[in-house]
Amino acid sequence: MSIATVSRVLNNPDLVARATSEKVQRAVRELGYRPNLFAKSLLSKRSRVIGVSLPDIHGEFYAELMHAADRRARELGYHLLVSAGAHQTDTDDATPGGSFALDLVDGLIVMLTERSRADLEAIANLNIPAAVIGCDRPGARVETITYDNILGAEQATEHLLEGTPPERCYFVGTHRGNLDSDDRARAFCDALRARGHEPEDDQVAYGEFTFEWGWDWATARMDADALAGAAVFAANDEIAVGIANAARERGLEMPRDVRLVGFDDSRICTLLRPEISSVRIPIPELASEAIDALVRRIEHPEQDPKHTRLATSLIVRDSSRIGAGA
Amino acid sequence: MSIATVSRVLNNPDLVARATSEKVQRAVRELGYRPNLFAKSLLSKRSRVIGVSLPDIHGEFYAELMHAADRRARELGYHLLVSAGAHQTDTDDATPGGSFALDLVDGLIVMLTERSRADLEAIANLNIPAAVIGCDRPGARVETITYDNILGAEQATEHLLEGTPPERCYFVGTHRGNLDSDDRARAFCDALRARGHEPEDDQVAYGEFTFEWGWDWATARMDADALAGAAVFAANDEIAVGIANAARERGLEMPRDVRLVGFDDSRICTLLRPEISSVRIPIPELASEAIDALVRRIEHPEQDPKHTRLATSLIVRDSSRIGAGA
DNA sequence: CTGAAAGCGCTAACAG
DNA sequence: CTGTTAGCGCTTTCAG
Repeated sequence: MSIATVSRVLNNPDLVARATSEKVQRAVRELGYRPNLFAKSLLSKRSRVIGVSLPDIHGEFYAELMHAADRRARELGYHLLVSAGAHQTDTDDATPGGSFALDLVDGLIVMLTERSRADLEAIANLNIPAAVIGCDRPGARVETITYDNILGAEQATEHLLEGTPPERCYFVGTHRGNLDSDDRARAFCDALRARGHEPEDDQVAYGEFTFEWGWDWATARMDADALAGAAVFAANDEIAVGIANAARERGLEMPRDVRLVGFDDSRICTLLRPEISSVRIPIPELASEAIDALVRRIEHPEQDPKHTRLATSLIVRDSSRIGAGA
Repeated sequence: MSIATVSRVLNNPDLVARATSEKVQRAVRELGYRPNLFAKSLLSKRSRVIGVSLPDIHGEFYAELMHAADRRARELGYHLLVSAGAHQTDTDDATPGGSFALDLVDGLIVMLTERSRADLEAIANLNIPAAVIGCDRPGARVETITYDNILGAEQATEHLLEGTPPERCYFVGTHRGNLDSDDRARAFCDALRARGHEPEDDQVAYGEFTFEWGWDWATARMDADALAGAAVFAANDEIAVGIANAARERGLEMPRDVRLVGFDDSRICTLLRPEISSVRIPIPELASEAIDALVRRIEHPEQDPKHTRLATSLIVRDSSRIGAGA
C-alpha cells in the first residue's frame, strides 16, 4: 500500500477502489493518523486561517464581533487568528513577530477606526485578500463592510429635534479623526442645518470614548447652568452613561430635564434606569458579512470586491422619550 | 550566492561573513523577500501559534482576557488562534474543521467553566502542550491557572456577615455544575456554618449568569416580602445588577434595605448608583500567566507542569457598605 | 566561510 | 485503479 494511495483516500475518495479505501480508513483510525498541515499548506498555499486585526476598541463591541466572526468562520471551515494592532506593526518597521502572521494567513480582516491609521490603499498593497470593516472608498481593491453611521445619527438627531429646539441640541463625541465619531458629528450638524440652525461651536464637543469624558462634559455644562432643557446625542454609550450619571448626581432627571441618546446599543443601555436610547449597530451581521466577503475574495479572487453597508437603527427608550415625564 | 547562505543570514548570522551578509540583507529588503512559514514549520514542527479555546462566556470577561493574552503572546513572539468551543468538537466526533486547528498550533489554552465538559485528563490526552484556565487538580499533566474563588467568596460573605445575621444572607448563583458558582456557593455556606448557622435551602439559589435571573430571584423574594434587611452575594455582576434594579423598582434602597455584592468587578459596577461591591479577578494576570505557562510547556517540555492560583479580592462599594445609609 | 545535496510530509502528474 | 517520481521552500548536514 503506497503513500500516494493514502493521500487519495483522504482527498479524492472516488479515485480509489472501495476495498483499499476501507483498509486505509481503518488503518488511519487505528493509528490515529492525521495529515501534517504544514506540508499540506506548503503545497496548497492555503492554511484556512483568517487573520483579524482589531484596534484597541471597547470591550463589548470587540467580544461580540469576534464571537460572531468565529461562528461564521468555522461554518466555512476557517479559523481565526486575532491580534489587536497587528496591522500597525506591519506597516511600520516589520518586526519578526509582526510580519509573521501575514504569511500564515489566507486573508486579513482589518477593522479601521481612525482616519490616520494605515488606510485602504496600504491594506490593498499588502497583496493579500483583505476585507476592511468600518471604512470604505468607492473603487478600493479590498472588500469593505461598513455600518451606516449617517443614517443612525440622522435618526437620533431628528428624534431629539422633535422635542427640543435645535439650539438646545448637543453632540458629544470622541477626538477628531475617529471615523465613527466624525460621521456622527457631521450627520448631527447637517440635521440641525436642515432645520435652519447653524450649530454653534459649543454644540459639538470632542473628547474620548469614555465614561469620564461624558461625566466631565456634563459637569462643565451644569456648572454653567446650561444642561437643563437640553437634548444630547453621545457618540457612544460610555459617554452617554457618563452624562446620565453626572446629570442625576445634580438632580436633573431624564427625559424631563435632559434627553439623551447614545450609540452602539450596548448591554448597559437597558441596565440603567431610565433605560438609555441608542443607535443599534448590527454587530453579528457585520462580522459574518466580513467573513463572507473575505472568503469570497480568497476563493474567487477574479470577482470584483464588493462594498457592503449595513443599516443602523435608533432604539428609543425612556432617556429621550417625548412625554415620558418622570 | 546560494540559497543556503541566505537561510544562514536569516537564522544564524554569525556563521556568515560580514560582507556577504550585508549583500544578502540588502537584497532581502529590496525584493521584499519573506520566508515561507509553511516550509519553515514543516521542518521545525513549530508554528508559533497558540490556540485558545473559550466557552461561550460573558462578553466583557472574554474581551479582557483575550486582550491581555494577545499582548503577552506577541511579546513572546506568538500569535493567538481563537475559537469558542473548539475543544468540544475535538473530543466529540472530530469534524474536519474541528480537529484541524490542533495540528496547526504549538499548544492550547483551554478555559473550563463546567464540571461536565471534557476535563483535564481529556486535554492532557490530546498530547499537545496545554494550559487550563479555571480548573485544577493536583498532579494533572497540564499547566493550570486558576483564581481563588474560595478566597474572594469568603471575603464577600464575611463582609456581609459583619452587618447582617447569617440567616438573612443569600447566595444567588448560576446552575449547579458551573465550577465558579459552585466554589463560591460552597465558600458562602462554609462561612455561614463558621458562624454556627446551617444555611437553609432558600438561602442558596441556582439559576443563570444573567440579569434576568437576578431580577426574577429578587422579585420572587420581594413578593414574599422577604428581601428587606437581607444581604445578597451574587455569583456574578450580571445577576447582581438584576437584583439591584428589581430592588430599586420596588423602593428598596441599597445598602439601607438590601446589601449586595457581585463577582467579577466588571465595568458596570461603577456605572450604577450606588456602585456595586464586587470581587475582583485579576484577568490580565490570568491571561499572561496562562500564556507564560503554555510557552514554558512548549519550549521546556521536560519541566513539570505548574499549578498557579491567583488571589481575588473584595472591592467594597456603596451597595454593601455598613453605615452608608442613603 | 560557502555551495551542493538531502529531506521535512504531502499532493499531482505520469506510468503502468 | 495503484505505484513511482518530482517537487512545494526551507534548514541542515557534509564537503570543499
